[in-house]
Order: sequence, then C-alpha cells, then structure tokens
Amino acid sequence: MLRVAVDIVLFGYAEQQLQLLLIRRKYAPIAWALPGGFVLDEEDLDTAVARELQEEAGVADVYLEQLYTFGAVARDPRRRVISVAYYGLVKPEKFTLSATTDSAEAKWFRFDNLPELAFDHADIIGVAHQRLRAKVTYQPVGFELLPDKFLFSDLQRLYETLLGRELDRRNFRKKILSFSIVEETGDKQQNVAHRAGSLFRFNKERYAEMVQSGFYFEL
Amino acid sequence: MLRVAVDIVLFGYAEQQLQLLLIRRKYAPIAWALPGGFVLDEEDLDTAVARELQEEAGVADVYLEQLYTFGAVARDPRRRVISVAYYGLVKPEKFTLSATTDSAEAKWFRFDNLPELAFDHADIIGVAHQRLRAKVTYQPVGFELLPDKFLFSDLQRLYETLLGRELDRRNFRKKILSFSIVEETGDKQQNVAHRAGSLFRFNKERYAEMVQSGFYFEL
DNA sequence: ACAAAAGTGTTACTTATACACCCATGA
DNA sequence: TCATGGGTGTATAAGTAACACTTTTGT
Repeated sequence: MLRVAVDIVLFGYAEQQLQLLLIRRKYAPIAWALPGGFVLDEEDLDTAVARELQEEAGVADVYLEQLYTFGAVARDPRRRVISVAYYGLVKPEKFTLSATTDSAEAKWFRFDNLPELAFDHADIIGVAHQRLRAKVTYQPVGFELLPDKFLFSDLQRLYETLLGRELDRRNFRKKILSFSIVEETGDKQQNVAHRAGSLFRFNKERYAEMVQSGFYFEL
Repeated sequence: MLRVAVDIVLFGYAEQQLQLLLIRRKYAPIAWALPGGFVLDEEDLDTAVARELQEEAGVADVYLEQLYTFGAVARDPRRRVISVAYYGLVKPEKFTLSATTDSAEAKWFRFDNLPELAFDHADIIGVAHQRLRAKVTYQPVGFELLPDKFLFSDLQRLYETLLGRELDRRNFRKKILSFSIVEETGDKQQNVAHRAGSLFRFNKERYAEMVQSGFYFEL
C-alpha cells in the first residue's frame, strides 16, 4: 500500500561552513537519514513536517519551504513511499538537538563531509542544495543563518560558501548596503589581533520586503 | 485512508490568448476540473501524469514539470487526497482532445475566462500561473507554445500576455535576437492588408542551451 | 614592527531604457 | 489613398566589474 512521508533538509551555518541536520535511524535500515516520517491521515503536510522535526531532533519553530516530491517506485526498496521534501535554514546555535522517538541521535554535519545516507536522501539533499544556491541570487538569505550580530565579512563568507565563488569585498558591501537590509549596531568586535570590525544586524522590516519583492543579486 | 493523486495544469496559447485544458468530470462532483487522478501503487509520478493526461484528454508526449504538492486535510471533502501537481506548455493545435475513461469532455478554456472548478483546483491553477510568469523571466518560453513558424509580433504578444504588460517593440526584438534563439525562415506572411512580416523559427540547439544555462530576461 | 583583517572610491564598460519615423501591402 | 502592422537606430541613464592602498589592533 502506498504511503506518504515528509523529509526535511535543514541547513545551518556554523564555523564558517554550511551544515546539515541528520538523524541516526533506530530501525532498519540503520543509517544516517534526513529527519522525517509518515504523514498521518488527519494531518496537513506542514503539520507533519513540524511534528517530525520536533520528534526526531527536538527542533521547533523553523520556517520551511516545500522543495519537491520524490515518488519513484523503488526509492524505498521495502514498500512504496512517496516523500514530500521540505527545506529550511536555521542558526544551529539556537537549538539543542535531542534524540527522541524514532531517532537514536540527531547531529549537524558539515555539508562538505556527509556520511552515507539511507534511501534516496542523497538525491534529495542534492536538489535542496541546488535550490538553496538559486534562492541566494534572488532573495536575501542570511537572516536565517547568521547570528543576530555579525561582521560584514561573515555575511560575505556565507555568500561565498553558498555560491561557491569569491566575491569582491567593496562591491559586495556596496550592493548589500544599497538594499538597506543590514545596519550597524554600533558595537565592534572585541579582542582581535587586527582592526576591530563593526557588528551589523539585519533590518527585519526591510528584509521582509526584500524577500517578498525579489532582489536579483548577482556579484 | 490517505491517497495520492496527480493533477495537471496544461497551458496552451491560441487566438493570442493563454489557454488552459480542463476536463468535465463524469463522477461527483460533476464539475470542470484539472486532468489528473490517483497514482497507482506501482507507478512513478511521471508515469501517472502521462497516463492520466492520455486517459482523460487524449494528450500525449508533453513536457511537464512538477509544480507543488497540495496536502491540506480538507482539500477534498470526501476523503484525504494529497495531490502532486504538474504543469506544462503546449501548442493546442497539435492535439485532438478526446474524452475517455473518466471524463465526459476535455476542453481548452481561455485563461481569463475559466469556469467554476472542483476541489482546490483554482488554487492550484493560481500557483501554476505564478510559476509560469516567474519562469518567463529566467528561461525562454515560446518554443512550446508557438507554432513552428511565427511572426516576431506573435512572440512579443505571447510575452506581453504572460507578463501582463506591454513591451517596447524595438527593445524586445534586439534582446531576443541577441540570444540567437530565433532565426528567420526566409518566408513571409501571405495575404495581409499591410506589409508582410518575416516568419521566424526557434533555433532548437541554442534554445536548449538557454533553457539550461538560464537567461535573465527583463524588459 | 609585523601580521591580519577592516575599511574605503573611481573609472571603464556593459546593459537597459526611452523614443519616432518610414515601409509594404491589400482593400 | 488610406489603414494596418512591419521594420529599424541612437542617445542617455543605470548598473556592474575591476582594481590598491591605508587603518587599527594585538602580539
């Protein structure tokens, strides 16, 4: 009998690297996998996603978007499962991961160093990564990934990581400032063996506008 | 019990208007609806889409992309159905519609004059239309919608229809020609009460490259 | 004094926009 | 000859891309 599941690709950014949340499955196949699980008969897809993320990793209150639905007959060799995949961006430091119902463990992995994955989860992650890279060029991304206060160079490194190429410091600063989505907090970096950088924050109102209206970022 | 369906939003372009394919349902609720139906237990999503399009409208060999998965509990009031929606673009004159298994009738409607629709199909169409409009700005669209030979003004009218605003004739021509995706056939329009326009065709190879690499069209 | 990252402007080039007149044809 | 849509170029504005030196701070 055909069943429907959700799977969640949750990206984080820490140690200047893109990170991905995975869980260790308790039941066969015992392997690392995306958090997710079956959709209940009387539950919306969004609800199922939130519930599974809570149950399997102890993560709540995350903004997720639907990614794609994976429905190949053989994607789960045991029985037919159609999976609706979601993806989202978070600041890993905001969450304390906890293993619970169906997972032995939940853990952040560096995106460039993922373990073997169950089912077709590697494919799902590939699609999510592609989507994230596309999103970066037409919507501001960062608010969800960076801490409240950050250096301009942090933001630039994030973009460089996501886009996979280097950006010119002056042009990057000009472009971002021209959108008025970040503003100086007035604070500076402390105890560094070089000139202290200014700490910035996102302007939430402006940021929300930009997310809505689109953006066209190409550096 | 939870079931999975596919629904197909098929756009056409005829009489200088955007068109949409709908079917008249044979069973309750008797109403106009998107072609689509349940996914069989041993059938990929793509296969289900192709089968339903053939069964309900007699349409085959169409390129479709997955749009979004609609999973609200109450979207079908009778039982839980999660629907994976697809959308595509075709030239209506290439198909002869036929009613078959589950549909009393299949018919093209002008997009700006759609009937009442079953279930949440109006929502699905809304999402598809939004997606189509977005696609137009970053990928060439037209090959799928226009006949083999067409006037430059046909192409412009198509874009104007899709984007919902007027475009400058000279700038439009310059831009499109700069991509080398269309070329002159050498033929001209016949029997018109004004200067005959040149007929163009798409350069398929170049077009395929453009679809791949992206495009950024903004007039 | 040196190492390390922060901060800052200008110029050249490319791309987008705005705009108006003549041409060919059939009725 | 008139009505209709086809065809064409240029000037200006805006945006993007390339590029290097000085500042601050801790060791």
